[in-house]
Order: sequence, then structure tokens, then C-alpha cells
Amino acid sequence: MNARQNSADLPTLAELAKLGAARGGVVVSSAALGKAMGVTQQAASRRLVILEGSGLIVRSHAGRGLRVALTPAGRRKVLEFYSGLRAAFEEEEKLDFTGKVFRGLGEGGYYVSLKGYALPFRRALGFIPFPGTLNLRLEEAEQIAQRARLPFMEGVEVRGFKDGRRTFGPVKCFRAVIEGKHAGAVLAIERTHYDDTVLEVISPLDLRRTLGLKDGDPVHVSALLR
Amino acid sequence: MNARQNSADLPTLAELAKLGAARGGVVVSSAALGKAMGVTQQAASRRLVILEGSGLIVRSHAGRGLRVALTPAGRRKVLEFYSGLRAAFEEEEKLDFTGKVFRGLGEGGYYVSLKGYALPFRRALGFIPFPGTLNLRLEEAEQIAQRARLPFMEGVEVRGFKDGRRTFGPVKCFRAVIEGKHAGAVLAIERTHYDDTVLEVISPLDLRRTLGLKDGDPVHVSALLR
DNA sequence: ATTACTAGTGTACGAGTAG
DNA sequence: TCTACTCGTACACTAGTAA
Repeated sequence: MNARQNSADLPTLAELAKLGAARGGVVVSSAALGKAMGVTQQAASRRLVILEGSGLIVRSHAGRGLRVALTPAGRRKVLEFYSGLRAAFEEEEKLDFTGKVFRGLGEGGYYVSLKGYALPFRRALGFIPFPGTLNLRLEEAEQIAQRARLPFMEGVEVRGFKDGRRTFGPVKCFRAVIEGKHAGAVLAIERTHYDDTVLEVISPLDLRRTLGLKDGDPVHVSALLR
Repeated sequence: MNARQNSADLPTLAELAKLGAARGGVVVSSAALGKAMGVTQQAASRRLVILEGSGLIVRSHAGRGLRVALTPAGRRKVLEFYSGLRAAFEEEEKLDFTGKVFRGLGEGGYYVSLKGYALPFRRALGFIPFPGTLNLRLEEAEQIAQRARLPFMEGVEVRGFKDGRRTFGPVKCFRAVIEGKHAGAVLAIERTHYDDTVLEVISPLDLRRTLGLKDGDPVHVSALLR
């Protein structure tokens, strides 16, 4: 459970991710992993033991070798690193998404409906969002990967507030254009790995009514990165 | 000049790349760099000294701080790492390029015209390339970044050969579709940083004649990744 | 085959400090 | 202020080996 920082764990996590540990797990031998990282079998084994102790991976013996999978925390850590590096090598202006409308009160929907966020939203984005989000279900792997990167990109910060009882933290989002014509934003809420299929869209308009959408309809959203 | 492997240099290079050292250089203080990496100013300074000794960066004093830039070797190292990580997080099927025709015998053009490569090309790609490449000049930053990644992706390997006098190494390329209709391939030759603006295209046809191209004409090429 | 312990060693670190 | 030296220590490594 010790979360001490170790300079070798990011390279190790990255190597594991390359081998497929971010997608449900890989079977590797410590010798093979060591070779890939330029260290001995023993050092690789030790690195894995440490990573498991830090809660970044889970291991289980699997015949010839170990089955290793990243935990959400481990995945988060590499994705954060990757996302920073990506920004250094690629110049993007927007990210395009196409997903299918579905009903379901996402976390975002709850927060957006809180009165206390109204002014912070107007301050940050120039509009007060319609109370409720348009939830889109993403289906292509590439789109889901894009969605997962949002929490680690710059975005626009909407301030949090206190309502006496509790404190509501800041929310990150990106300005967006919905169906090529309506202004809005997408929420960059960090989700569990398998929930990166959901994109929550807000707008000053009731998009569902304005666009005449029903569940299952495809909607295109272009998130602007700056 | 010592090229000893140090487990901290990849994270350090990555951090520098994030700060912009891959795009011509950044001015940083060792204290700021250390903070970003979670080590002391002293350790950050030492890492930079070591990286310079390994020929991965160049440093120069710049008033308050140091100007640090990645060398081609340093850039290569991070890009290779980044590219591997990218493959783990994104699923791509093709990369689209649009560039403008220009004349100039690229390295590729020379090799493709060698008789010894004819059979290896046919074996790997199913065709014998027209002797000479169609050179495209890429102009958008995003396209150039894509181009730079090719040498680190999987691709199709065309075997090398010996002609008695000398040995010609293997060449990596990607199957491609030119202007949406002609089969061909792009060469994944590693170039110097500032030459990643060039994409060399081969095909069984004389593309210049077949497509009636003249210098400056835009051509679209879709490189297939598997 | 594997993993992963122990022992001994090298080295990267933080702290102190000079230029 | 900055960078980067020296010093002493902590720790991650390799090698050997048990299970």
C-alpha cells in the first residue's frame, strides 16, 4: 500500500502498457520484461513487486510467467504521462467525436443542474448551461481513447463553489461545437477505465429538444482544444 | 561521449520534450525542472549534465537558467518511446497525408532504382516499384508529426541484399493508396528532424505521368498500418 | 521452466556549499 | 539569483541461489 515514488516505475508501467497491460492484462515473464527494459530478470521481478505494493498493477501467476494488468491508478499514471508527451509531439486544434444519444443521469448531469455552478459556467464559457447533459455513447476504440485523454489536457476550468453544507470542486471542460452549428462544451470528468465510452455534452440549449433527438441517434461533437 | 544507459534519462528527456525542448529548445532552470520531476535542483542539474555527456541534449547558459535542446539522438529516443506508447493507447488503421509534389532525388529514390531491390519489393509488397519516388512536401505540423512516427511503427520490411561490392540494408515501408485509387507504398526512412517534411511514395506506376502531376500539385496518400 | 529471496556493490540521490 | 561541485547515505541494481 505504500505509495512511495520510484523513478523506475513510470518506465516500467510504460513498458507494461506497450505489452498490452493497459488493455486487460498480459502474460509476461520477468526475464522478458527485464530484457525489454535493459535490466536483469531479478530487477524486473522486483520492480513488479514494488508496483504491486504501490497499487499500480495486479499480478497473478500464470503457468509460464505472470499475468500483469494495470489498476485504474496505474493506468491513470501512464495515461497522464502519455498525454503530456502527446501534446509535445502533436499539434491538435480539435477532437471530433460521434456518439449515440442515451438517457442516464451522468455525474456531470447532476453537477450541471446545481445552481451554484451557473455563474462559474457563465464566467468560464460565456453561457449558463441547460440543466442536464446530453449523454453520448462512444463506440469506436479510437474515440474512446480520445475521450480518455481529455482529463489530462488543458481545457477551461469552471470554478467550484461552497453552498454552506459542502464544497463543490472545479470542473474542467472544453468548448465544443455540436452538429456543426450549436455552441456548447464537453465535460472532462475523469472516469473509470470502462466508462470512457461516455461523453457528456452541455449547451445553453436543451439539445435533445432543439435537435429533435431520441435515444440511439448519432450526434457529432467537435471539442476545441484552445 | 559516454553512452551508458541511465534509467532516469528517458523520464528526463520526456519532461524536457513536454517543456518544448523537442521544438528547438527551451529555457529552464534546473530548479524548475527538478520540481517538475520530483527531484532536487541538484539532481536535475546532474541529470542534464549526464544527458549532455551522452549526446542526447545540448545546453547553453541563458541568463537566468539554461537553454536546453534535444539533439537528433535525443529526439529519436523520446520519439521512439512515445511512438511505442501511442500504439498502446490508440488503435489506428491508416494515416492520411496530403503533400505537394516536388522534384528531388530523395535517398529513397536512389535505393528504389537499384535492381537488387526489385525482387525483395515484389516479395514484400506484390509489385516491383517504378524506378524513382514521388516526393511529397508536407506542410502542416500535424502531418509532419505523423511522418516522423513512421520509422517507429511496424510496417512491411523489404529485405536487403548484397551486390558483391556492398551490402544494402532492409527498407521499411507501408502499403498505401494514392489519390484513392492507385496501390503503392510510402517509405519509412528515418530522416533528420527537419526533413520529416518529405514523404517518399512508390508505386508500380510512374505516378507523375499516370496522374499528370507537375511540381506543386497536391497529392493525397493514405498509408495503411496493417 | 519459472519467481523472488539474500548478499554485496554501485550509483543516483539530497544536503551543503562554492563559483 | 543561478549552476554544479563534493560528500555521505540510501537504495536499486547484479549475481547467486532456493523454491
